[in-house]
Amino acid sequence: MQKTLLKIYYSFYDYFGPLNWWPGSTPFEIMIGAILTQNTSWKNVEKAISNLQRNKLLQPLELYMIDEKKLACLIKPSGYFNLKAKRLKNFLKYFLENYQGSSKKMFSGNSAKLRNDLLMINGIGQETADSILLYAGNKPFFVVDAYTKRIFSRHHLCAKNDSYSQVQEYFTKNLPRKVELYNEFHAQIVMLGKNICTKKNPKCSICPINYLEK
DNA sequence: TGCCAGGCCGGGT
DNA sequence: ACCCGGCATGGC
Repeated sequence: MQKTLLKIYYSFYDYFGPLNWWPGSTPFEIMIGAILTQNTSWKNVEKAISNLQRNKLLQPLELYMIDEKKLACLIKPSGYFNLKAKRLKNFLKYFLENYQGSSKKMFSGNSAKLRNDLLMINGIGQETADSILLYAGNKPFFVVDAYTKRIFSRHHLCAKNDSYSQVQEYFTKNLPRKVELYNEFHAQIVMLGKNICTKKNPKCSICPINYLEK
């Protein structure tokens, strides 16, 4: 038996069970969350999102119209609040001007072009773009993050200094191109990275990968 | 207490 | 093409 990527996935899934990501209901909320969670724990993002929710601002136009300073204040718990207020505005402008704030419209066109467009927005990089595409749009783009690199480089399945595209390619070339799989696999990686293969636990001893036979 | 968290940008080499 | 400093709160 080989440690194929799919078997690694199953070992995570067996360990944690289904995670049903993204932790957010509407596509719009997911996209906002994807920006807010940049280098920030999800706990803090939840506070920011519930502030927006409470003020009935989880709608494109309403969120775009609010004063940037007030927005920064509302999202304060998620950290980098000045930066992220600006980034949210940048995205909302694009979203309103091109799709009238309709995620259905946004995801109905060519996904590769959409990814390029998203990357043109100041404040949206590869991980955020792929998170939006995968979790808000159900498009098959594998999300790579710090956890992914940490876990897989520890097992010598990628290198620490590999680029985003290199790691992403490793996954897409070794997995069936299925949205449900990409979705669940990344969620499993985050769960593992948060709770088991942490920075403080470099041995990663109970990582399920260790229990797969060579 | 200090370190870390589901990045990204801009400026410098 | 990399490399680095800056951005900032809350949890453990």
